[in-house]
Amino acid sequence: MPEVRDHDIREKFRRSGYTLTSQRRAVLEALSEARGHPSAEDVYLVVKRKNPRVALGTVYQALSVLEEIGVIESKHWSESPTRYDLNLAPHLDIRCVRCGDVAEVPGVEMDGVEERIQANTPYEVTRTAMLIEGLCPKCAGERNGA
Amino acid sequence: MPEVRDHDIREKFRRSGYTLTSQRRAVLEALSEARGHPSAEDVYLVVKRKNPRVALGTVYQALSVLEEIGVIESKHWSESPTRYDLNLAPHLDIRCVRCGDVAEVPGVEMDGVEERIQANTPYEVTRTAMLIEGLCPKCAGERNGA
DNA sequence: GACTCAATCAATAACCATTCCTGAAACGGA
DNA sequence: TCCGTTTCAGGAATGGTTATTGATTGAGTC
Repeated sequence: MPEVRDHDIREKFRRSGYTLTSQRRAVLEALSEARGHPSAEDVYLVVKRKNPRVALGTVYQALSVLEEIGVIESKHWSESPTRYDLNLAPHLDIRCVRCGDVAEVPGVEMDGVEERIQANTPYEVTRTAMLIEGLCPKCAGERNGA
Repeated sequence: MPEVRDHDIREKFRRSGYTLTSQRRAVLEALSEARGHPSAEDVYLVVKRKNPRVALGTVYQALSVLEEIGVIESKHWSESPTRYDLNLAPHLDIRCVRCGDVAEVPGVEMDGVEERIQANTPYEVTRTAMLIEGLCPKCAGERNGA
């Protein structure tokens, strides 16, 4: 993890009152090592390699704390486990319905959408998420080949 | 159900090869009677009032068939069961994180977003969904009151 | 360094929406 | 009517996630 983010993370822990334990740090490291957008299970497997005593429940709890204090974010496509992401900048992700791989979709501006939604509903908007599904090039090729 | 939609539905069943059974019709009727966006369980409870022998699994299967042939659509907010909707026109829904109520958000244009996404990813986009969460006026009031 | 209290942890059981499985029933076509 | 296929009911199973319960750890204090 870059120094800057590291400081930022420490700051968020300090402000929240939660403590930055070794398990939570391990979860963060697993997230930054993992390519793509790992599930809780993926994170668990990575963390377990270094510390076999860690339980899956601990990983879930750590992920929930990290999301609550705004260090990571989650996306939940239906019919698949929740994916976690260190990238906090607004961005779109697409998930392959066949193999489950998640990739970023660059270059699509969604600025102002949340504001327009808020302007058109009496609800107090707390979160918006764009969930995109498709076929990755690899799976599209295999489908045509088969 | 209006006559027009009724004919449309029959047509979609004919084309798909599925049969429009009484159970599937009952599910459709339950969906059109239900206010808002019912879950499978909600639909099940309504259907069961008229036909107590119908099983929950049957409702799930019927909903899945109806979605597959394009008669209904589903939205899945995390941490809550999938909601089903007869309204096939593009529209946004917001879900209250406190009571679970779903309401429509009118007047927000999302035209062209799917095309822009497709233009910026090598994936073959099959589906996009905007999932919006917030606090409904009622729950926001209760929160402030408490 | 020992003490105290709260926060956190590991392990496991429980939960719940959804799917799968099985044999029975209904349906459509010869 | 018979036959093959589709659909159904009922219930068991699945899988991601959360709750529970003591044990452990850690920061602050003396």
